[in-house]
Amino acid sequence: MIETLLKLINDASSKYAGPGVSLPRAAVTVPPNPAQGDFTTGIAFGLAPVLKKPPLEIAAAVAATLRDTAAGIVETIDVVKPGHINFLLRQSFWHDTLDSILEKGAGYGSSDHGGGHKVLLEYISANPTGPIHVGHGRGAVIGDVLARILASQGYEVTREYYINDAGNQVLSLGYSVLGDYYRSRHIDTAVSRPGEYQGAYIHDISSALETAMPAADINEEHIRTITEFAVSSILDGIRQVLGGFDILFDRWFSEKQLFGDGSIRRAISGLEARGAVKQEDGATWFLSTRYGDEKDRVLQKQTGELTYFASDIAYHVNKYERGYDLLINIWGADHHGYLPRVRAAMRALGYDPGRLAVLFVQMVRLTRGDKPVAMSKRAGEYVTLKDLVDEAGTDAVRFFFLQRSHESQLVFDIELAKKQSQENPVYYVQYAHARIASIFGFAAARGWPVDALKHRQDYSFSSQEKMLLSQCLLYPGLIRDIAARREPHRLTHFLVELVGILHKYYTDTRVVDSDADTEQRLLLMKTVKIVLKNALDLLGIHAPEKMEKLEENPAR
RNA sequence: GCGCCCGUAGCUCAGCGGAUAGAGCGUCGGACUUCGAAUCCGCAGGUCAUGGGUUCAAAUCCCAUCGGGCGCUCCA
Repeated sequence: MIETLLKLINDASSKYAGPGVSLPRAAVTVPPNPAQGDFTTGIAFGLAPVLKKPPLEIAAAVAATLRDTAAGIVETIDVVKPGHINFLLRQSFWHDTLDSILEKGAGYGSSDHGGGHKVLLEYISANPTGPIHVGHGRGAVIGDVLARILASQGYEVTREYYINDAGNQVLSLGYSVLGDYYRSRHIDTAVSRPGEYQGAYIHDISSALETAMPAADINEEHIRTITEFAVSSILDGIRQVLGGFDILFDRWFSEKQLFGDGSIRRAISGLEARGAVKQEDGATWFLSTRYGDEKDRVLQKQTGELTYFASDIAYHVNKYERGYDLLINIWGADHHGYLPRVRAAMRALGYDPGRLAVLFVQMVRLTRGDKPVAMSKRAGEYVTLKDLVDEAGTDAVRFFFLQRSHESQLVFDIELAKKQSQENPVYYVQYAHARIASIFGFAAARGWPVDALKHRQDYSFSSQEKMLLSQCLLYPGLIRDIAARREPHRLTHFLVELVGILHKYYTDTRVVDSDADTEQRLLLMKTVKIVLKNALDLLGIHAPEKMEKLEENPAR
């Protein structure tokens, strides 16, 4: 639909520019004031620097062509002030869009632009040393929604969680559990190293320890087994919380596997083969400065231990070798300094670093009212994702995280999230969906079943109705753009805008009335409902047929 | 000191070259005998951190400065 208009604009401008001139891509938007038209394009502004002519002159010429070529779609074309070209579209155009959306239904907004390209999306990957907290939750939601959006655009998406189950952190977890076990049973036995982790979850694991292994084996000699037990019970918890949050993975990739199958050794010798490795101070270094990093990095320590970096190189090699067209990592912003060395390693090994994209998700700061919430993982005093979801509900938490750009820090006031649960923007959007459902119920009782509505082409859409349709019309392009630019937060803003128009329309216009146009208004509601549902699905947020009171529906 | 991100309404944040800068929350005031008022309408609130520059056009791009967060481990 909109493509037709875009193509006409492109053709008209290339005709004006002449052959061989590279054109800016045409785009249309809704003008700020409905009186200015249904759509507007700024193509003349893009052409101006290329052709070295004033935008107004270009706009006039392009518009003149369009008045001819686009006559079938366009009612009037205006050229305004600095160089905007505004369109008022024919009623037939709006009827076509309505038909087209109704016909596509749940598929409206999907496309095959991804062309089946394989994308590996790795996100969260929180260390299995404790429950995941709200910061991970933010990355989880962004990753999940991006995965859904990419899949809707015809990409073949694999979702992956990388488990750091091999290093010192995890061993420290084991010691923490063992220490707690001794302490809670008043067993006075020295342990060679203190664990760093505290909190109720440590105690829960140590309590469960006896059911998992004989008491006689619970000692430092079996620290590996204890650690494995701790890791797997934490992972179970993480899986459960994420599952309840509707976040699922295709694969959980174990770091330990890379040690076991020799991948790390292979990665290091690969670097050696390219002369990118040196021995110094008893350690093995990757000469990453040669590949754009600011300093060289250790692969194997003096102690003989491999660094996390070494296994991460192997992990990324593994990803490349699995044949993905694009690797997307979602990392916490505190890891941004880490990217240059990973890129350097990939470059050194001959992999295209351009295929690796990293989204850095900025931090979430928690407050309760004005008071900041102290977050200390080691002390075990932090708000988990589970706590937050239990308090605010999955829909609200997802929506909240997706209202902000991933590269902006965000303050999450827990008090507010609880207190305003009724006014939370997510309910604003969901209410619109429920409201349309409710209208349908009412209409059906009056003899207008939604499935038997007949579209009448001579109906004349009002200005507000065209605004609803134009929002709906822009939806597929938006999704494609979000996929390309990886900005999932734009979808919530789109919904708020669409729903704002709808609510206003509802108060201004009686949908189910005695006049003959009731059926046409109901069809319009049906198309809006389709778009709402499709968008909410991509966000992983419920599209309710009926709003329920929060009190009756606690802890979703 | 170096690097990344951010500085927009009282608060939390969208907008990131183009038409009078927006939303939610918060203040205040209106609108339910009719499709759900979890809604709508109105008022108030801005030197878009500051100073330069590029451009026909800058909140948006470039440079500098100031302020905030996060990194700069043979930690993960």
